[in-house]
Amino acid sequence: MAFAETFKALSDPVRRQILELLKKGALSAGDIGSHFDMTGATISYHLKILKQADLIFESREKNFIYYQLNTSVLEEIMLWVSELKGGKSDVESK
Amino acid sequence: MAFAETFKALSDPVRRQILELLKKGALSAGDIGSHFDMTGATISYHLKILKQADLIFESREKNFIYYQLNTSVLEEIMLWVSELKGGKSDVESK
DNA sequence: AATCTATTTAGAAAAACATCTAAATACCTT
DNA sequence: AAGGTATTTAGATGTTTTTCTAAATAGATT
Repeated sequence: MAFAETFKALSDPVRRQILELLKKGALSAGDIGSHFDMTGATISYHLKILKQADLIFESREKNFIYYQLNTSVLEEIMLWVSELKGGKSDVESK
Repeated sequence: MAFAETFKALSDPVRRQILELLKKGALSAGDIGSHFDMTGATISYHLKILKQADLIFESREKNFIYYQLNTSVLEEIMLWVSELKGGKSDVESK
């Protein structure tokens, strides 16, 4: 259950902002880094955590590594939250 | 924007379990504590964080303090996650 | 008012986290 | 193969988080 890992990954503002950047499409690690005032090493650390949480995946091209959103795990989060909200979820509102 | 606080609050497994316990109804701090192998002080700490994140609220009765879920903030989380998922959200699926 | 029960607050300690610098890897281009 | 660019890994450091014990508060009951 990498579920706990996912929530943990979402708990950091930098990582949430990275996800929002990726909403518009894939970006290289460098492109992502250029939006923040931190070293590439730190960005790489955050990307690793997002990757481990299955919130993003990478694809290599030339000597760039492109990252993109993996929305499938977000469904699980939605499910958990909506069940907490009172059992009313996408499952049954279908 | 207490939004970041909410995600942070949800990132801990103990706190998520507390929320799940409260799904069934209000519980006193002591009742909640009995489900965990930690001191009352630690439970109190977690309750404070959940309270600050507006995920729960308390009501005092006798010398007990009862806690219950506050689902309204969960909507915001749902919204953020579902927007990330691709703009398809409860907003427009109405 | 004395005491009991329920809970919180304060302070300390250990573990986890976010960040940096420096070095390593990997792949591309010349 | 040498050098360049993109990114990650390793190790160090300061900060935040989680947990504990002990003490404090609050309200109820005797």
